[in-house]
Amino acid sequence: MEFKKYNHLEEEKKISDFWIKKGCFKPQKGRVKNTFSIVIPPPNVTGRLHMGHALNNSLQDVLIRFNRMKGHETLWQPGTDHAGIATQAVVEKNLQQKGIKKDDLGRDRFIQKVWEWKEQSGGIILDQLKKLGCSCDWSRTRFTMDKDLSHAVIKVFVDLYKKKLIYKDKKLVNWDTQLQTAISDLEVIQKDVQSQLYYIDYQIENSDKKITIATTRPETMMGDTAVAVNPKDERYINLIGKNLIIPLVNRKVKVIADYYADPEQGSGAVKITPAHDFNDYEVGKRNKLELINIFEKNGKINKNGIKKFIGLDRFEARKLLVKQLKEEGSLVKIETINNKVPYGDRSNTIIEPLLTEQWFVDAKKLSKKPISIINAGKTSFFPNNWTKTFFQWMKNIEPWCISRQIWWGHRIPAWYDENNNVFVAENEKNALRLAKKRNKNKNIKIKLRQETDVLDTWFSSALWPFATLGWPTKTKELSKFYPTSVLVTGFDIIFFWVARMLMMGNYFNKQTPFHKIYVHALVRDEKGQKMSKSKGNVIDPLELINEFGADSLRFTLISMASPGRDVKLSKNRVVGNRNFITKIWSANNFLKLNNCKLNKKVNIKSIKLPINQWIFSEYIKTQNLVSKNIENFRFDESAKHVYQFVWHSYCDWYLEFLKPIFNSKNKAEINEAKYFSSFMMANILRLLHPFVPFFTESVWSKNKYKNVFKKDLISSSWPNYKNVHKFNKNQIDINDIIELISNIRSTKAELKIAPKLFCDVSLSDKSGKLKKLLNNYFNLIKQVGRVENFTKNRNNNKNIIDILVLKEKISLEFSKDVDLSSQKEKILIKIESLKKQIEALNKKLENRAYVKNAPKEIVQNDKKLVKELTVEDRKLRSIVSSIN
RNA sequence: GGGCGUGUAGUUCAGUGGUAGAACGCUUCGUUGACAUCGAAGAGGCCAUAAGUUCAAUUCUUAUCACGCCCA
Repeated sequence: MEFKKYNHLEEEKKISDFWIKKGCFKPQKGRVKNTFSIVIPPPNVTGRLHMGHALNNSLQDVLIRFNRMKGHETLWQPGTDHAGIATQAVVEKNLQQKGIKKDDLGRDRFIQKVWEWKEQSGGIILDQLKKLGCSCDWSRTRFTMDKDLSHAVIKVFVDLYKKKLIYKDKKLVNWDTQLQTAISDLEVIQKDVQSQLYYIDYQIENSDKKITIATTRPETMMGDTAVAVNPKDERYINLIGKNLIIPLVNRKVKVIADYYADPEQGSGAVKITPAHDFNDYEVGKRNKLELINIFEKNGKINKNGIKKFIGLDRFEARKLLVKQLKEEGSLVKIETINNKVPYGDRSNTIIEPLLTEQWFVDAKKLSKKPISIINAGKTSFFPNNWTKTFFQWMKNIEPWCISRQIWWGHRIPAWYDENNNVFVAENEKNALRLAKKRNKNKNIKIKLRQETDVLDTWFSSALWPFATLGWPTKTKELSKFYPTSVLVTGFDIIFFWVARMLMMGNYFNKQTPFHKIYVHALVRDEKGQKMSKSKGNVIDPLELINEFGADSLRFTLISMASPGRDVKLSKNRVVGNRNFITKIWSANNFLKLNNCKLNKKVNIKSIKLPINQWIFSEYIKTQNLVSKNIENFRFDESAKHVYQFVWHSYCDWYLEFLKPIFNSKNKAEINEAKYFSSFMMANILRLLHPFVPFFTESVWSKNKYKNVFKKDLISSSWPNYKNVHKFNKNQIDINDIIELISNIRSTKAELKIAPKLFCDVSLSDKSGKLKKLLNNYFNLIKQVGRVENFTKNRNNNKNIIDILVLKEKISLEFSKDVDLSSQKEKILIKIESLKKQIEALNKKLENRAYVKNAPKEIVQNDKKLVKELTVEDRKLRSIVSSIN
């Protein structure tokens, strides 16, 4: 009989459609009272599925499917993020290819274009998640720019403004000269680079003396308003208060005393540019220095710079300035140093600290509640060590700059009158009302203009867990599914996203947004390198899905998700797990071939066949381990146990043991074997479903298990069988038989006897358990162990070898002579190692302190072991002496 | 500089205060009616180094070395 191969492409499509059409992903009143919910980390609407997503969402789906099967009312809330800067860039680029500039279109028409793009090609990633098998309630898909969510954003902004937790301020911010917007400090990456350190002489006024300062950014000299020295630095004490003349710029600046100047660094004197450096800004504040901004928003020198330099790009200006300093003789020397330079994570250009008016969130105040929540354990991290990282950041938090000078995003609900008075309100009407109130004149005509800035994308993401459930409306979803059960996310967005959700969630709701935070690591390539396009080591999950199936990829990622470790993925791993699925497929074909079917519910207690009792007991062990490990987020361990059971217990041994039964004439046994093997297959599918959903549902349907379990697999219950005590004895017997057969097989291999050759067995020890086993299970042992006869008396031929099995001596007799010399060698090695073991144990037992202090069981066990090893040793010696 | 983490089989990783495990890879043998995307058997480890605690340390503590990440 030829069987078809499992066609993952066809089946996965079919099953996916089936689930969605039937509404299997929607929350359904469960068998138990509890609810279980997860909000998806919303991928960028511009995003494409990468390995990180694949891991992140596979793990979430395991939790969701597991809990759904456990009978909880389960919601996995999906959606996408509008990703302000990234999306704007994509659409801008598309327009540019058609020769259209964003500014020609104007704000409204440009935003229109972004929406058009979003409708057409945004959110492709959601379809890719469906391919991965994610059982999100897709009918509830949300987008951060949706009406409802925008409403939530506005409400949050207005409320926080009223509470003075949002404010406008003129401050030094991280300015991206390419994107021409402010960005938050988290979006700045400090990169290690080689820089030139320029030593420049500043002339002291009315003196021929000079002070040398060092800088990596000489062009900022144009904005210097002081030179600082340490008040304790003897070299400079008498210069404090004197004027210096900035070379080329020819402006006078004072020498000031400030502890910021480090006498150990460079010359000990440091130029101060308060408008272009965060540290200098603080020095400036302390010393009431003037701020001179020398840059346009695009990073070119403005009219505050040296005349000749106006309009030059900052790096051009640097070059020219250095050249002229050299010519003038003010440049002392240039050193090459390693230092850190801030880059924008989106634009990858050097970030310029720039003095601008921006909107800020008072993060310090909002951080208080999350800190106490985590301290109280109402929300906890897994692995726990992330708590420390979280606190470290949270306790040193800076004001969060939330305004962005771009078009795509939530426009800040603030309006200005002609005098630049600001009014924050839900809409223009309310803003107008506020404006009139301020003027104490209801009839006055006021023209308002709305703030042009939009909000940082993370501002709306921070509301994701409750805004997607309908907040501020008190929906039944909100009361049912908030707080959510778990958040599954990568460590790289703990600050960006998790911390901010905790701030907003705890501020606007009485409860924390999630009870548990599961933090997974990065997916790297097989050598442990970060995947990146430039390195060319990116593995595309969609390619793997096409080639091996989503199930194989999922199983691989899940089984490699050890806490606190990066996933080092290679294609070979996926191949291995594809083989695992094929293995089950072929096992199922074996059942079909033997007409194994499940027609009605199984009364487990009535099961008589020892192998059935055995496999069932092994199954229960596995079921318990899998459940426990999923509950403890040990996905790797749960996958390992189920793999081990299916392949090695069910396929390698159980199915082999079935064969002699099918070949027998005992109709009752054959019948039980047929339906029970199929029953166990159904249970394997149940256990594997959270890991490999498509394949299991597909086989479930092909095998018509629904007829018995009354449910599709996805909606069926999670297995929760209890141990049947009367099975224990037979379970032990089967394990002993496995031991016996394994020993026979090894012996044959060592003697270079073909495995398929049969042998006879005889026993010298006629009272042990081997005798019982051979009598009771001879049919199994005969076929699986390839034993021809069980004879009473051992001959003394040259074709006989004695081995120890279960500490009993058993003789194997072959149809041809065997060479025992190699075997003798082997036993002698074994005897030697036994001797060492026994000696070590005896030494231990002679140690009084040990016998006194160690737990009784341990000592007892050692004593027992010595006895057993001694018997084994004696028997092996007798075997050796019988070999000439 | 501060913080966190990791060093266990060729590789990727589990694990444990009292005989060291898995997967993949490797070696040998093998197409017997589920499966060669397979089966059987096997080789392979001073558990990074050093000191300490303990009757006992791969496991706990400390230091060192190596590697990685985050923050400044």
